[in-house]
Amino acid sequence: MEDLAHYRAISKSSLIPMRYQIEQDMRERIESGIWKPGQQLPSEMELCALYKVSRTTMRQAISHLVDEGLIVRERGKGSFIRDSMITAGARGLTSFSDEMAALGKRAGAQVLSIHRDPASAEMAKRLRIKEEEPVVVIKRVRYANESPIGIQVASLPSERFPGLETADLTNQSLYTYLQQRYGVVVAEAEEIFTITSISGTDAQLLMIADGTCGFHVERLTFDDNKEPFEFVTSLMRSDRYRIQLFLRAPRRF
Amino acid sequence: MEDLAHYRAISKSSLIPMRYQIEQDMRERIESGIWKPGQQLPSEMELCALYKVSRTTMRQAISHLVDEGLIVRERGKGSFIRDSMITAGARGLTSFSDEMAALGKRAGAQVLSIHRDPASAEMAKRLRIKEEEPVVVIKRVRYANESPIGIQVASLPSERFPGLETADLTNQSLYTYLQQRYGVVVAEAEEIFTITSISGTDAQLLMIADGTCGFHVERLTFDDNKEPFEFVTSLMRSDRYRIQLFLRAPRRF
DNA sequence: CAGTGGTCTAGACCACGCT
DNA sequence: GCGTGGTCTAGACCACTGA
Repeated sequence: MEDLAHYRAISKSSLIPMRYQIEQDMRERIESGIWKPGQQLPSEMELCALYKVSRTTMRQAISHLVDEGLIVRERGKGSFIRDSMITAGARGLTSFSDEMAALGKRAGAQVLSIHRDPASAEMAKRLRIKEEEPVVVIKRVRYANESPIGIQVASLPSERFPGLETADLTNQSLYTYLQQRYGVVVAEAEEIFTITSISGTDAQLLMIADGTCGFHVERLTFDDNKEPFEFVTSLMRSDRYRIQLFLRAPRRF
Repeated sequence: MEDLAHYRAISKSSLIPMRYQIEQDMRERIESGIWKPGQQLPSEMELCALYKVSRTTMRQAISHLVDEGLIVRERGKGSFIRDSMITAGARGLTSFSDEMAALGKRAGAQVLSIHRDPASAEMAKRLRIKEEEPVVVIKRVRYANESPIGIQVASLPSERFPGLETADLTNQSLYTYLQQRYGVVVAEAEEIFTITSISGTDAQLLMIADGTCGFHVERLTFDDNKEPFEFVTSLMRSDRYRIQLFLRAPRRF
């Protein structure tokens, strides 16, 4: 009973839809350990009463958390917090900083260069701008717990982000910066992973032997208007970085 | 108007929920090209009328297709078929055969060996069986358009799949076989991708130079009862295989 | 302004797991 | 039989887009 009091006030009048407020509250309960792995959740009807919403709304919130892999539901039995922790990356699009935080590591960055360049034909096509239009190119070495894990080169249209080349991205996530200064909302991304041999300066920066293989990642990021605003190529150390996926089959009958 | 007649009969009495029937019908319309990339869909109200369901049900079906990346919705404007084709793998859990089919390639397999072995401690833990309990180990070379693309070693609990070691998997998907013979429904999988150097027999089988790097994949597959039934390790040629992801950010406010 | 999708309600009936 | 989640209905109000 006393537990009741701890349920976050879900305000109907808020601009944020109730299903998202509930979703966030439940996510926090799981991540903070109030609800433990394997534990059974209150039933839908109980949750409806606790959050004071209809069952449809409650189910929408839960469904989202199921999609994220945080909750498992079983008909006739109940809903449960997933036992095995699903790793970052599986949970959807996040920044490098968030990804590291989820793994319990400190994210760091060393900015190697940041300058404006005219866009190549290929880059222009990807970012949907004109050829030769300036792009801001940011080259960073990424660290996890103070050891180098990858090299990222991000290109963003300069016209859309005036003054970006003066940003200090050493201790700040690029996405957080873009959101605060330009109001960009990161919504979607397409990533392609291949394998490449890392040599020369790149190998030195990552402190690995010349010719070691690593992940080569190409990523195109879109805002909530479906406009591409960033193209990133990354080289990631394969001994410190891996890809984990959580796949769910489309339901068949 | 004539278009109306082509809408698949959605039977309310069917065992299959309407939202899945509708989902499948729409998927087929998109994949068969009846609905073309970029094209606007009928509005929700129109679709409700066409499929004769309530708006809630209709929206559930559409939401699923949005999650799969087939449809994009924009408030105040409408729903549209996604222009850029999202690649296989992004759409969720599929068999190797389906994945190849989606890429327009013929999938093939050469079975190198198939036999029963006692489970190692690690394998037993993964498959949730007792140590030394027999597992069926299937080693196959996978082909795309007749050229080798990877080596897969799958281990399945023998007790659950008696006689599996006699299966002919040259021209048949393992999952299809498991479904037909044992009634297994593939529901979820966890995959981990790392990089490894491929040498010796493996390199020969894949027809690549000794020491070439490739993807090393570990995959644990679950049925619809959340029971793990298969553990697979794969070595994939990095020149013929790549990973494509489509990520969507959790909505923020 | 009319039309679109986004959110939400308060019911209903069903299929499944357990006891 | 009872409680669980799964599906479905027929409404309602809102926010956004574009003419």
